Amino acid sequence: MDSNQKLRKQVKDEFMNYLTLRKHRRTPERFAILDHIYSSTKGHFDMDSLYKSMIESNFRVSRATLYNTIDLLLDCGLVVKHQFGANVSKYERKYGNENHDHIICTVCGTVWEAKNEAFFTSVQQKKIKKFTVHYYSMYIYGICSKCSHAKKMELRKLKKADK
Amino acid sequence: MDSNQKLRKQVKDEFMNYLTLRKHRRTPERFAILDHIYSSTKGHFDMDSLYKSMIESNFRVSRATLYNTIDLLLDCGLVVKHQFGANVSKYERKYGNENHDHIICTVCGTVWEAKNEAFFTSVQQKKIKKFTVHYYSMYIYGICSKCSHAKKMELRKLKKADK
DNA sequence: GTTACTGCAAACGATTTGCAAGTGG
DNA sequence: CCACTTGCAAATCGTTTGCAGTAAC
Repeated sequence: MDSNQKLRKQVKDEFMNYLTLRKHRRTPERFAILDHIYSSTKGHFDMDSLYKSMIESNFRVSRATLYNTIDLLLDCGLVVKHQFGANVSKYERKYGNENHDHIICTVCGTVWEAKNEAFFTSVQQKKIKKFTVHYYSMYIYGICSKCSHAKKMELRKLKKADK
Repeated sequence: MDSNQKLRKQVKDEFMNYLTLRKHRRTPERFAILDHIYSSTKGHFDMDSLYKSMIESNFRVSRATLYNTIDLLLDCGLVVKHQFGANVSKYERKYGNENHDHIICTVCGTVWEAKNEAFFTSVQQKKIKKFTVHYYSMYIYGICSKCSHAKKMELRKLKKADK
């Protein structure tokens, strides 16, 4: 079994646990979408290309279901979302990609990816191979104490209901 | 003259130069919008609140003009844009604010600001005062060589036309 | 005078929603 | 079976656009 197959199984199991714990249904669509993301995407992808790609592989889904499922995948941390502009959302699998920075041209909107640390240090020098840096922003995603607490309570209730 | 008045004059001059050089018209709306941003906003703001705030100060502008002008301000670097979600664009004046990171709760969407370096180091430890970090992304904005070259050509043409 | 800019209202497009039909538990 | 999901089409909402009137130069 190659490493990608192993990863696909791992994330499937994780999604399974997540759905079971939260009492969400384990529908074929949900697993197909996750598997499609982990087997046929490498870097960034958007909803439209994911939709077309799944249709092309002869898996019928609606866009509504895609959006619904992506929300679950974001919530359980298997997929990460990037917002590059008002109408430019890109997604990315969380595992199996190296962590990277995003270099964005504010004129044409092109996004490049660069290895974290290497770029971060050279940014300080304000100029890296033909790209003129104007500013940079760090976005740190996670869960605040309020939501973390609410989640914990919710989960406790669910587990209790199991007896 | 206090430091904010000084800053307002500085950015006005810079905008003036930018508009003149590019042969864009120096309309009262454009200067009013810039001045409003530099005098009545501190941290993040969005277009809707900017619009309402300007109307409240008895300055009539249309949303179309606001968007048009913000594009110019972004282009000349006097304003910076943050995209926190598909429908959450926030803007911020470039000068007169300390540089900061953005801490975003993926559940409720709240955004906190934190001083750059202090947070960056504590992020590595994966947990900062009651906020659980899941991942972080660095976005580096600037101009790629292609657009930079195109801009330079454009500018050269404009200057030449002046004789 | 020309031409770019403004304001208005209508258009846009990615995402969300309401509802009927389908299906997991 | 019942409630959750799905698929479809219509609705949403921030942003953009077309057009007629206005003002910068």
